[in-house]
Parts: sequence; structure tokens; C-alpha cells
Amino acid sequence: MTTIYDVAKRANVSAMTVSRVINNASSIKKETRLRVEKAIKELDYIPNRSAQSLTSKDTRLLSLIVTDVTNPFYTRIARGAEDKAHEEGYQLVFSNSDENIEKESSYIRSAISRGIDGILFTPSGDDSRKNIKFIQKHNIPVVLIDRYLDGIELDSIIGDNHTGTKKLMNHLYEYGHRKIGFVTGPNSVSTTRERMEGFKSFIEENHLPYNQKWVFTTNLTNMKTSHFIKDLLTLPKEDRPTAIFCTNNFLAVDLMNSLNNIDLKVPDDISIVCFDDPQPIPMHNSFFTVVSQQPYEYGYIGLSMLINRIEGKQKEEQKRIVYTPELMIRHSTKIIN
Amino acid sequence: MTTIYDVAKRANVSAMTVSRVINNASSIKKETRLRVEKAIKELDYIPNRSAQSLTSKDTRLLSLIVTDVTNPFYTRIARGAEDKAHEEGYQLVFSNSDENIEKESSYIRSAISRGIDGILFTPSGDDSRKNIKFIQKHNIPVVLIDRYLDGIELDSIIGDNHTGTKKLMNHLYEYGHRKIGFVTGPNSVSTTRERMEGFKSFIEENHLPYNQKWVFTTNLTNMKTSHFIKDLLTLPKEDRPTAIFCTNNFLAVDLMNSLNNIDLKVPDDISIVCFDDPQPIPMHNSFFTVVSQQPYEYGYIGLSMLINRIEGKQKEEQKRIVYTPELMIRHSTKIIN
DNA sequence: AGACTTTTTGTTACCGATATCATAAAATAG
DNA sequence: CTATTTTATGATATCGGTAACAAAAAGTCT
Repeated sequence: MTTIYDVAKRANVSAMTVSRVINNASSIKKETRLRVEKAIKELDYIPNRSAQSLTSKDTRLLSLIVTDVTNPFYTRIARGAEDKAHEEGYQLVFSNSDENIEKESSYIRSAISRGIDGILFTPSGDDSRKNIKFIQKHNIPVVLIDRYLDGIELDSIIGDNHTGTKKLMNHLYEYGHRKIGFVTGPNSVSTTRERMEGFKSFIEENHLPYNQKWVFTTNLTNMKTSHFIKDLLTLPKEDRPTAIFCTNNFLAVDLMNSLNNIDLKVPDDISIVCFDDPQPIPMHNSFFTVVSQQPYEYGYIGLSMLINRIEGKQKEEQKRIVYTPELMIRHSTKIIN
Repeated sequence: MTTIYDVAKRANVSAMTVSRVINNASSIKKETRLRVEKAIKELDYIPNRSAQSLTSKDTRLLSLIVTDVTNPFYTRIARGAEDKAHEEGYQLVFSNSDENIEKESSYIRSAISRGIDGILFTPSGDDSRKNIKFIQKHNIPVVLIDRYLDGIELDSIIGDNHTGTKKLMNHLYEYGHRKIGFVTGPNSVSTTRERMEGFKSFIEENHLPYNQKWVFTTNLTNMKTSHFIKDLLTLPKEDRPTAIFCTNNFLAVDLMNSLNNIDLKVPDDISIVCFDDPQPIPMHNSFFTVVSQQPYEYGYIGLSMLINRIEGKQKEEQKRIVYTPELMIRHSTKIIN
């Protein structure tokens, strides 16, 4: 490996001078600068960031922790974050927590061990609180993305789940649906919880019928929506929901698969709505009626906030940015009489 | 920041002893080990990887360079790679080259600067050759994924594009299609080139009609398939292709959008096939007829190969793994008479 | 030209860990 | 109980940079 000393020797200067050239410090004679730069080129010298970090205390490395990049929502967050990071000369280490606290902790530990400058973080759920405490104890800037945690004050960028839910419910209502089912993940997650609250209050405010059997909660790893469907079918036809609200895209896809498997058609037999596009591409012919958020912006802006915090541009109190999701009416819902 | 010296002081031992405990070296009295471990816990000490890397020369950091994580094919490669990395105690820095050589170079430079232990790499195209030379000059292990470069011997994991193409073409043929169009990206990419070769040889072997106007080449950044469609429509109806082969999923999606925009329906008016699922989720109701590869495995196995190379388990000559894509007949193709 | 600034370059110590060699303590042997 | 081997711990130099100060060179001024 070529070091700063090799370059120094070749350019006939001290190591310090080379260091100055690398960091284009002031007060270097043009002539020596050129000589050093020549030596750098000739030797293919690249500075060793580990060594730099040892003195400078920064690494220009950031950590992105999401639950699963494979979820198009997070894929686009990742892309947005990476774009901003690249623009600003940072790089991104990415991690999939799979909604698993242990995994999350282990990623955080190694991130800290690496001396990453900050973390862009989608917490698994309420249990993540201790992980956040841990991060804070180590004085590392964090920005929460998509989910927040009660009682923890942090920069964050999230969606307005109440409004989003209301938009979807309203759409179903206008399409004539009154019996509306609800499929959701564990409510240790803020987004899920808020969507559930939104759902319930809509039901109440509009005096819609409500049946405990229309509600299904799943952990996200093995969904088992098929069980739910089977249960629904035990009800007399007039007691079944005509539409189902899913708190996220993965659930909607899984639910639809379960329905298709027993030859129930969406939207002819039942309508489905959910949060977030299941598809990564803004396709003309997307199928699901959703409220759509702007994950790319979440990632991009979230990362800007993080960098501002790191570089001390944002000194004041925490900032929370809230985006309002947009209703996209597509083909998974149908007007009924 | 807590250092090894803080721990040493607290546990009343030398720094070296702490280091030994961290790396669970042999020959430490159980009693001192416990004392040190206690101190580590109490101080929340986490070793500084930058410092470790300075002596050990490894970082347990790997670089993943793909063209765009947002493409579900690469999303899943990323996930596969990250899973394996995590299992083995490595972490992944990820980068989107956007098929842009300059970006690619800049990512490689900073990866090397970081001292990453290896690179899992989807080269932008033929121009990436110089980037690979550069990586090799710095003695960094690389595994190529999805695309290879002629004349460069490296571990790689790729798909069998000839067979894949033949499968799709055969399917169209069996469905009665004879006039088949072709939409492709820049052929500086090995996959594209091979698919094009496969296409041409199929046409020749089966004496199918061929018309230069049925072929459209685009750079992948601004596709402009709509121009292509407009051109097709200037042909008399009987001279238009009844099916179009796209070399990748993004092109297929874009093409379909263009068709929809002028009220041409897939598959009723025209059939489409392509490589790789546009959707990240194995959905029951996926639309496109494709040959599907196993990107998750590409990532997972590619990363294993990389680690083997890094850790010296794979000393011998280069290894090339070739996967055969599988035909998935869905709803974007139609039998014609 | 000499005194005084200002600019440019070099020296040394240090960042936080570990390799290497040295030493102390414990275990075993004679 | 000393001599010898083995095991456990420590001192020091080093990895590749940079901060902080020191020194040398160049430029200004009288």
C-alpha cells in the first residue's frame, strides 16, 4: 500500500506537506503542490481513511437502517438517501433489521464501532427505544424516518397517517362501502398504530358497522392472511366486509394472493386499499388503490437533515417533517350500490 | 469516546490485555478476563474499527456497486448480498452507478480509500474495464455479478442469456408470433449483447422476417420508447410486429406505458416479453411474461465467493457460475393465429 | 543590509488499536 | 527449595494520517 510517506519521499517533501496538498490547505507553493500531485498520480496514491478517521474523528460513513430494502417503499428511501449522501461526499452502509430488535442492535453496534457519523433509522418498533438511547449515549446524530417513537425527541421525517387513512376510508365510503375490514401488522409500530386509530375514528364518526372478525393482526414475517380469509367465509354473506383496508403494501399483496387462491377476485368480490405502492415503478397500469407517500424524498431529505445535524448546521431543537400522502385511485376498488 | 486505555485503567490491567480480551485471545486468566469484561460493560466500550484497521489491514467492509437499487433485480441482489455479509460479520456499503463510468470510478476510489476488503460489482459496461484494472492494481478482490467483461478473468456469477432469450423467443413462436420487434439498451453491456445475439440467431435459424424498423436501441436513462412506437405506427399494419422482446424489465415497463398512452393494449394489440421480473414480490398476479433469474441468489452466492476470495479459501483460478433463467408465462403475451 | 513580517515547510506527538518482544507469575520438575 | 518450563501480562514501536508548534525561506520595510 502506498502511503503519504512514499509520496513525500518521491516529491522530496515532508509527509506533512503531502497531507496539506491532499486537503488542499492554503499556503503551499504552487511549484511544490504540482510536484506532490505528480507523485500522487505516479504512485496511484489514495489516502487511507482509517488513518484519517483516527485523528479527525469523522468517517464520512453513514448508516441506513431499514426493515427490508426489498420493500419498494424502503428501496426508494434507500435510493434517495444514497443520492444525497453521494452528493455530499458521504457513503452509506445499509442494513435490514427485519423488524428484529436483536438484529437492529447488532447493526447499531457495528455502526458505532465503525465510527459512522450518523444514522438514518427506521426503528422496528417500540422496543427500539433502548437502541436509540444507546445511540444517543454515544453521541451519534440520528434521524428517524417513516416511524417515530413516543417520548423520544429526534429529527424525523414521517407521513401523516391520520390524513392518509382518512383519504382511503373516504374513498371506500364514497364508493359505497360500509362494511370495511382491516388487516394490519403489529401495533408496536407508530405508523401502524396511527393508521389503526384513523380507521377506528372514521368508523365511529360515520357510524359504520364494526365486527371484531373483520380485523386481522399479523406479524409481518409470516402473514397468514389466508387464515383470516377462511374465517371470513364462515360468516353469512351479508356479514362479510365488502372492502378491506391494509396498513401496508406487503399485506395487501399477500391478502390478494390469499383471495386469488380461493378464486375471489379483487375488486369484483372485494375491494382492497392500502398504504404505499407495492410497485417500485410509477407504472401507468398499477393495480392497487393506495395512498402514496414519497419515499425517495423521505430518504433524500432525511439524509440532508442528518448531514445538517452532523455538520452542526442544525443546532436548534428537533425538527419533524410531516408529509401528507396522496390518494391514487386505481383498480383494486369498485363502486358498489 | 471510550478507548481501550480507559478500560485498561478501570480493570487495572494494560491496554494489551484488554485488546486480548476483545479478540478473545488465548492465555488470559479467567479472573482478569472477567474483570476486563466487566469494565467494558460498565464503560459501554466499543472498539474503534478505524484504529483496528490501521494495523490489521482489513475493515470487514465490502462494497456493493450496482447500477440502480431501485431496479427490483438489483434490489434483490442487494438483499441477498447484505444477508450473507451480515451472516459473516461484514457490512455493505452500497452505490448506484447509474451506468455512469465517472460515478462508478468515484465510488471505487472512495471504496479503496476506505480500505474495503472486496467489491461485488455490476459493471456499467465495457468502459468499466479501466475501473477493474484500477481495482486490481490495488489488489482488491472483486466478484462480477450479472455482467462480465470480455478478456477480464474474474470470479463472476451471471445468467445464461442465450438460453434465456431462446426460451422467450420460443414461447412467442409457439404462440404464433413471427414478426417480432426488439427493444434494447446500449450494447456495451454483456447481458444486452448476448440477448441481442440470441435474438438474431433465433430469427435466422427459424427464418423469421426481420425489419430494421422493428429494432430500437435506447440509453437507459431517457428511454424514449414512445418515439419508437410512433415510428412503428407509420408502417402499414401488416408490417408491424405482433410481439416485442425487451432486453430488460425497465424497458418493458416503459414500452408498455408508451403503448397504453396511445391506447394500444398489451397483450391484445401486441405481446411483450422481457428479462427479469419488474416486480419485487413474487406476486400471483404478475403481469409480464418473462424469463426470471434469481437475483437474491446472485447476491448471496456472489458475496460468498467474494468472502472466500478475501479469506483465501478460494486460491485457485477464477470461478464462473452460470444460472439458467426460467420462463414464466403470464399475461403480457397472447396466442395469435 | 539588517530587522521584521509573512509564507512555506518540517518535526514531533498523538489518534486507538495490535504485533512483537520482554518480563513477571504460576506451574512443573528435579 | 531451587531450576526450568509454561502461562499470563506488560512495554514499546508501529499502522497512516494530522494538529500543533518550530524553523526555514521569502518578502517588506527602513
